[in-house]
Amino acid sequence: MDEKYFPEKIEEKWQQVWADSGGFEVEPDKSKPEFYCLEMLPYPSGFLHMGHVRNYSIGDALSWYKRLQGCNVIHPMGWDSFGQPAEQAAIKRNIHPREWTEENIAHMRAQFKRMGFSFDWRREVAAHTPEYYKWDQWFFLKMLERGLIYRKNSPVNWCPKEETVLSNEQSSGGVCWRCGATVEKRDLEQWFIRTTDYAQALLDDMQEIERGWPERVLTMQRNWIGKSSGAFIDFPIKDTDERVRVFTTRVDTIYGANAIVVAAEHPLLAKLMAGSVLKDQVEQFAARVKANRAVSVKQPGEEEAKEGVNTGLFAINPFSGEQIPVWVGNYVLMEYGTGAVMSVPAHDERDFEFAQKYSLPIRRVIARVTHEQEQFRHDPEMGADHSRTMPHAFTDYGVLINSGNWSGKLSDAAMREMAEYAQAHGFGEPAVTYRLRDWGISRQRFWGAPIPVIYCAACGIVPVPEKDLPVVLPERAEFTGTGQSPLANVAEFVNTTCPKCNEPARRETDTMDTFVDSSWYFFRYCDPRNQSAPFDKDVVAYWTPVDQYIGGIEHAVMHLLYTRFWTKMMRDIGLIKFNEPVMKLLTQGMVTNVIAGTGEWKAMSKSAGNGVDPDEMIGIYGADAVRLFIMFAAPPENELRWQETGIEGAVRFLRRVYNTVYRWRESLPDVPRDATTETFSDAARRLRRKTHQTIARITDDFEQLHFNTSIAALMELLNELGDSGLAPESASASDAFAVREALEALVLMLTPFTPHIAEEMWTGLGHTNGVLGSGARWPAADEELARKEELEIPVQINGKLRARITAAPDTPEETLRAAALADERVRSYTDGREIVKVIVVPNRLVNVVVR
RNA sequence: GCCGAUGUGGCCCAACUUGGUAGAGGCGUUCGCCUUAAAAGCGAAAAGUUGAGAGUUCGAAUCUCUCCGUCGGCACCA
Repeated sequence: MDEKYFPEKIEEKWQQVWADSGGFEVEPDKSKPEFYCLEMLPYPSGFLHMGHVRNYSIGDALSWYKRLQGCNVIHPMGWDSFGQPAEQAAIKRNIHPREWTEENIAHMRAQFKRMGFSFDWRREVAAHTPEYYKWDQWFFLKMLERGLIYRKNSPVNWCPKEETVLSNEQSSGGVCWRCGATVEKRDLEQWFIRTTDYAQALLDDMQEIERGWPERVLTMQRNWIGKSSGAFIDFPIKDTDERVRVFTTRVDTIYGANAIVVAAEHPLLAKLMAGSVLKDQVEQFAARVKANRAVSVKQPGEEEAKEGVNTGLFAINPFSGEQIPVWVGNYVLMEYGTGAVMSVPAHDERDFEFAQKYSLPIRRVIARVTHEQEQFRHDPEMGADHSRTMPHAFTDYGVLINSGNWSGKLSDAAMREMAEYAQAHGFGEPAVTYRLRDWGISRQRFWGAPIPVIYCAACGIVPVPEKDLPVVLPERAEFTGTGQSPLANVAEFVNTTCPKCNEPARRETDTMDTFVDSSWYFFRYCDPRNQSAPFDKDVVAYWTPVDQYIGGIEHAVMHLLYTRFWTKMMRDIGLIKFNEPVMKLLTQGMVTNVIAGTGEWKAMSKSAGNGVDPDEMIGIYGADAVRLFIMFAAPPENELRWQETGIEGAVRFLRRVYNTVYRWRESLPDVPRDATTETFSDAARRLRRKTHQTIARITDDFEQLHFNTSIAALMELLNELGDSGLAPESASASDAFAVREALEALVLMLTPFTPHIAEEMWTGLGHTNGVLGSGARWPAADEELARKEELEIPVQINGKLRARITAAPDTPEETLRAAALADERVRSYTDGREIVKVIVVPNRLVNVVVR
C-alpha cells in the first residue's frame, strides 16, 4: 500500500487480479444461495455514457453485497447489438453493420473493464451473432408451430424517416420512439405474435411481482393492456340480414342510443352501401378519414374535431325495438372493440359532442341515485329529447330511467343483467376487450434476425426446418436506406429451394424486431454456449428467475412487457416452470446536467451538449470516485444531477479513508483477534458502538437499495473514528482492536461501491489476496454492542418540548415518569396545575398533559 | 381531462414503513488553524412556519381530506 492514493494505479492492479483469478466467474452450486443480479444490456452505440455508469454501478454494488454475504451471484453482461444505428452507419460510411457493431462492442467492453464492474465475462452474449439469433429463429418456429405467430396484411405503424415498421408500443403517442418522427399508417404483410392471447395472464400474474416492482411500472403496463369489461350487442340493420356488433361498457345506457357509429374502415360499409344513393358521399368521407389519419400530426392533448356522415341505413335497437340511424364517424377506431359503437350522447362525452355537432336527439336514461327513486318508475319522459336540458353528458353510474322494464334498476345490476339477457336472446353477450394489440415483429431491415420462412409457389409459406438454422445474414448487401429490406436485393440470400418440394423458392427478407432479442437474453446468459438448445433447462432453473433487475424507466412498457410475455410462452413450451421472469425491478433515474447558460437541468445527451464523458472523469478522479459519487448523490430512482464538486467530495472521502488506513496499517495486524474480554476505554466503546450501529444500518439499507444513505453512514463512521481521538502512537491493544474492527467494517462495506480501493486497503490491513481472494464476508452487527448506554429522553408539556432527561435504555415506564416529573424544569410547568395524564413511550419520550 | 408519484436549511438529500427532540451525510457559504500568500488539508459555525389550509391525536414532516406547485404515464379505447 502506497502512502498516497493513486486511483489509476490501484484500479489497473486490481482489475488485473480479478481477471487472473476469475473471481467473478460462477457456476451453479447447490450449496450456496443463488442470486441473479441483472442490468439491462446496452445497445453498442460505441461509447458508455453516464446513464450506463449509473445503471451498472447500482447492479455492481448489489452484486458485491450479495457476494460478500456468501451468495453465488451471477452478474452477466451482453450486447443488444442488432438495430437501426448500425445500418445507418453502414449507409453513411459504407461498411458492414457487423464491422461497426463489433468495433463499438470492443471499445465499450474496454470501458466496462476500466470501470471495474464485476461481470462474468465468459457469459457475454451479443444479439447479432448467429449463435444467438439462431435461437430467436428457433423460438419463431416454435411459436409458428403453436399458432402463436401469424401473418396478415394490416395497417401498420410506419416511420417515414427510418422507413420501417414500428410496433404499437414503439409508436406510442403517434411518434416514433426512436427518432420522434410522426408515424404514418401503411398496409403491409406482416408477421405478428399473439401477445393478446396472454393479455389476461399479463394482468393476473402482476400479483406475483407487486411487491418487487415499482407501482408506476405496473400501472403503465395495466394501462397499456387496457382491459375493459362490457358487452357485445348486435343491432340488426333494417331491411337486410346484416347485423352490426358494437362493444359497450355501458349497456345500461342502451335505451339512450340515438345512433350507431361505425369506423371508416368498417367492412359492413362496402357491403351495405352498394346501391345506396348516399354511397359516394359515404365512401368519400371514409376515404378522407383514412387519409387524414395517415398523415395527421397529433400533438399530445389535441383531439381531432368529430366528424361524421349519415349512411341512410337504420339499425334496430334490440332492447327497445327503436330504429336509429347508422353513421360513419372519424372518432370510432376500427382497431378497438368491434369498430362500431352505439352513440349515447346523454351519458358519453364523445357521443355528446357528436350529437351536438349534428343536432341529434339526446335522451337521458340514467339518473343520479336519490332517495326518491320511485318517481322514475313511470318513465314520464320516455322518448323525450333532453338536448336543451343537458349542458353536458352525465357519465356517472346511477339508476335507469326511460328504459322500459329496466327502469328503476341500478347501473351495476342492469349492466350485468342486460348483457345476460342479450346472450339469452341471441343478440349479444358479456365481453371483455383489451387495448393491447398483437406484436408486429416484421422489420424491413437488414440488421436483425432473419425471419426463418420460405415462400414457395407450390407449397406456400414453409418454415425453415430446424436443422437448417440459423438462417444467416449475408456478408454483402447494398444499404440504400429505402423502404425495402436490403436483404431483398441479395440474390444469394433470397433465392433458395423449398424444403418441402425442392423447387426454387424465395426467402422472407424481413428481419425481426430487436425487442425479440432482448426478451430472453438473460436466460441465455445462464448457458451461453449451448449449441443444441436456447439453454439447458436445469441450469436455467438454478439461476432464474432474476432476483433483481435494474434499468431505465423508458422500458416500463415495451421491453418489460415483451419479456414477461416471452417468459409465459417459454413456460408453455416447457422450458421453464415459473410465470414471471423478474422478481424485483429497480428503475433508475436519469443523469442530468446543466445546459450551459440556461441553468436548466436536462438528461445528458449529445444534442443538448451537456454530456459528460465517463472516460474523462475516470482519468481525473478514478473509477471508484465516479462510482461512489453516482451512488451517493441521490436515491437510485431519482434524477441525478451531475456536479463536479460532488465528485470532488467523493474523492476527498476516499482519500481520508485511505489515509486513515495507511496511518494505522502497522499498528493493527498484530492485535489479537480475541480481545473482546478486555476492558475498553470510553472512546473505544463509543467507536465500537458506532461500528455495529453502522453495520446494522447499512445491511438494512442494502436490502432496500438505499445506497445513498449507506454511503452517508460510512462517512459518519469515518468521522466518528476521527473524533474518537484514538491514535496509533498512543493506542492500547483494546483501542487498536476497536479501530481495526471499525476500519475492517468500513473497508468491507465500501467494497460494493469502490471495489478497487477497498481491495487495496484490505491488503493494507494485513489480509493477503484482498477482499475477493481472501473470501472475506460482510460484517455482522452485534446488537449488544450497538446499543446505546445512555439515552436522552425529551420531556414534553402538552406536546411542546420543555426538558430533557437522561436514562439508561429500557428504563421502566414508571421510573421514566418519576424522573420526568421530578425534573426541575418540568416542575416549573406542573406546579400549581392539574396533571391530567402522563404519556410515557419507553426509550423515546415523556409527555405530561396539564390543565 | 384521467391516473400515479412528489414537495424538508442556498443545493442534492436523511428522518415518513412503525406519529414521539426537525437534521445524519455531501455540496455550497462564512469564520478559525496551517501558509509569506493562495490552494489543499484540518477545525468550527450559520441557515427551515417540513408547499398552503383543515382534520384526527396528549403529540403530525410522518396518518386523513382539500387546494397549489413540480415530474411522469395515458388520452377519442366506446
